[in-house]
Amino acid sequence: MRSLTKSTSSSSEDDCELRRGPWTLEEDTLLIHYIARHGEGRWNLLAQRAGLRRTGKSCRLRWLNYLKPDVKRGNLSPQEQLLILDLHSRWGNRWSKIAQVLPGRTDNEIKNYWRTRVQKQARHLKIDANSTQFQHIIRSLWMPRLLHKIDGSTSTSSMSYYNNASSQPANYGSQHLTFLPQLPKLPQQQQETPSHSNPFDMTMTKHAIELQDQNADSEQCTGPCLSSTESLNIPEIPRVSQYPTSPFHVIDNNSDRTTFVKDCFVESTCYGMETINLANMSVSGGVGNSAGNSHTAESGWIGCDFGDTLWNIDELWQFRNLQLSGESGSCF
DNA sequence: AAAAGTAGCAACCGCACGTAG
DNA sequence: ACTACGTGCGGTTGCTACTTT
Repeated sequence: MRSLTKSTSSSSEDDCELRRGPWTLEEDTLLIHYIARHGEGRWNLLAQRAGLRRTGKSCRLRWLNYLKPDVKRGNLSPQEQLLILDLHSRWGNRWSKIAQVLPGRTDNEIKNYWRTRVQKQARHLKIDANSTQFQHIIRSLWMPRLLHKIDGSTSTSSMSYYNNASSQPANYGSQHLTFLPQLPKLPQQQQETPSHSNPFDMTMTKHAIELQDQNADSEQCTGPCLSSTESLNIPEIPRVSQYPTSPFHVIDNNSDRTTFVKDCFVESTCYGMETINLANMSVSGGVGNSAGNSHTAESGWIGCDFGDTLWNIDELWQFRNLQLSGESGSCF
């Protein structure tokens, strides 16, 4: 364990000695108490005055990522995961920027999530996590599944995510999720002209989310298929896709260029309206398997770590190969 | 039960940027 | 305009816990 950079015996050297490695309870207490009295800022000065033999950078990092009272611990909710996936496709590795949208989550945590969970899937598929192919998989498979989970929690547990997490009141009366923060205003060039009042509305309309009851009946489609035909207005969640270059956009409902994509698509309309049609998912055999299945990766299922759901690696491979073989036409 | 492998995460590092002097 | 300093960011490392063999 690298707890100290060096050990010295003289007091004068002790003064200059900087600790590294894991923080002790005593150091945490010192930092918390100092900031409680004097506030943040001037971290190098803060480190000295607080009696911490740490660099200012180290103190800042410890405070922001761990000690700050509003730092939220625990697994990322489906809503948060959805936001991360979406915002990453929009902003790239701008972790701090993404973290601003997720209250209580740090850029480090989001970065770790991306590297350990998302990139893991890309490695399994042997494709670049930043490739359009993988983005397409995320948008066509992963995000709909997260939406399904969100939708499921809406109908079953009344979207109680933040209620549970922070006791903040949530307004579910109109199916609006009030627990997510307002997205920061984008720079002018990034803002697109909304066709709806709220540019970040992600509305799945009753007719658009054509989830068949057959899906509910289908044992094979307990995964990504939305289970409800209710509208779900999520004002503060950014739309799943609004990028001109996103492959998400070019998947055409009426196109049969790719059989798989056709059966599992998310169609993005101009602005403010995200139309998600998972109607035929069960036809394609179900993108995911039921939570009850617990196959290993060797037997064809990858644990996809957003809860208790799994991906079917065979179909991911099919999806990937279709793209690589060009069957998806100009989609990519 | 032990060794090996893997995943998750806290912490560090180097660089870039902003600002005061 | 230049320099030094403080801060923020993204990438990387290394430790620990857990899982698999």
